[in-house]
Amino acid sequence: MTAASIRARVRAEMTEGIKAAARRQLAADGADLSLRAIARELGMVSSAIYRYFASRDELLTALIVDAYNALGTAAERAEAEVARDDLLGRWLATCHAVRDWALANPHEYALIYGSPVPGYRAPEDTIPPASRVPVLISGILRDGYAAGRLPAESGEPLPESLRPELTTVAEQIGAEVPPALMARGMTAWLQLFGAVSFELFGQLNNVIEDRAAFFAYQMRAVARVVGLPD
Amino acid sequence: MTAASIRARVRAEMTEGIKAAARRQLAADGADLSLRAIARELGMVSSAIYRYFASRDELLTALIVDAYNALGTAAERAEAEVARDDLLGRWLATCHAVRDWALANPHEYALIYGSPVPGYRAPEDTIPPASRVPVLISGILRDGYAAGRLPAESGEPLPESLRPELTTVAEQIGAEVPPALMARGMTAWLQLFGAVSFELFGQLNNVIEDRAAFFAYQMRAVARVVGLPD
DNA sequence: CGCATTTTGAGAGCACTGCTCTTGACGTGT
DNA sequence: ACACGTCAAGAGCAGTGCTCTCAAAATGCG
Repeated sequence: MTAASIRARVRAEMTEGIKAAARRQLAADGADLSLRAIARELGMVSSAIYRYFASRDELLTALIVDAYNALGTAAERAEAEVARDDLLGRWLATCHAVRDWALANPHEYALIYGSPVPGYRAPEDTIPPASRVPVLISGILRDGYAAGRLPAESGEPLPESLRPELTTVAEQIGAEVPPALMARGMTAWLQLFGAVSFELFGQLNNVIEDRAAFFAYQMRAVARVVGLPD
Repeated sequence: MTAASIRARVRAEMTEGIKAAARRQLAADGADLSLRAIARELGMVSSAIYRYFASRDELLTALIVDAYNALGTAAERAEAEVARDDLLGRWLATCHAVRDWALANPHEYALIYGSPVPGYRAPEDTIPPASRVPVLISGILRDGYAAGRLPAESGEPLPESLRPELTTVAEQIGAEVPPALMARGMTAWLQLFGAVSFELFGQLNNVIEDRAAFFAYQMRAVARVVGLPD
């Protein structure tokens, strides 16, 4: 019993050590992490890593899941600190938490929101961690709608063809949000990650210098589109 | 004279051939293009490529510039076909041209709007090609504002601190657009590329199936925020 | 305890990569 | 006719992901 659990614990620690080294190398050198370099840093031989991860892709998947979870945790923490009835505050807290985490961990952000790595295909188990931020946003919408402070329909009318689909999305995410409101929520979602990605991937270079102010403005603007009350 | 120009022409053709092979391989296999594979496809040896491109990065830069230009051309063509006073039509034509080009050339799109490649740093000469779509959007705003059909201020008020910066952006791009309108134009710009990137990078998998309808809705919605008249 | 089984790390090796350098051939200008 | 500049080829270096084999260590069981 103890013996088995000891071995299991050592194995878990080793796995975590490999991921930590990979993250370090990711933060330092950039995106294309090398198994051999990780092994070197850990003082072992490259083939030994294959005892813990079947392939480079599997390591990458583990890092991706971790990154989604780290981002999700950061966002949830920040959002939870705001008074429940301050809908705009909850949205802005989420936005800034996402941006702050992305700026602090640019390469991990690129891993999850950048272009997919060549041969790589995301497995199913990345879906729940990936949907933590969307779930958070949906929660704000749900609370606002339940309190009668967010209109179901507003702005651009949602085409009929999209209604069933967005109803399904709301159901999957477990939030009772009408489809047209859900669609505006996705507008906000796109705007949030579009803004962060553009800033991080250099598209704002030589264009906008005061990124923080620009980001805050954009997130307030989209909050207005969603209908979040001040 | 003729001799020199002949040699120059042959050289230009060879350069173009290498880029074409690189694009082919990019479209087929994915992002991490290999110089040796390109050379193999062209029936030459890898070292010969270095007569035309000093490094892999230089080839990459050439491909990036080409991609920006191809996207810019596609967008400009589509936008030019719409009547000048149909501002919404011009915006939507631009959006759909960008999306269509991205869907037809996903790997080239990833090259320019995805996460930047590890060691790579974009040189100055990518800036003009990269700003062709923004220039196009600004042109729509300029025409609308000049005709009195687009309000300078609308929606979320632009903070004073951002005004000088956005005035500079409008100046650089050579379009007489007031800063607050320019800021809304950037909202649209973010939304456009955010939507295309999310679709292409798989963030909409298992979420939205009717991507075309969703995209059209989002672009109409942001057009409303900008203030484009129907 | 002692033996069998499983787990682990090391090392060699394969096919591949970007890149450099040297060598030899070819076309051109004086 | 000779010299020069351009070009492609080949060998080679250091690096990569990954597979395989082998020995050592840790573990489970009678």
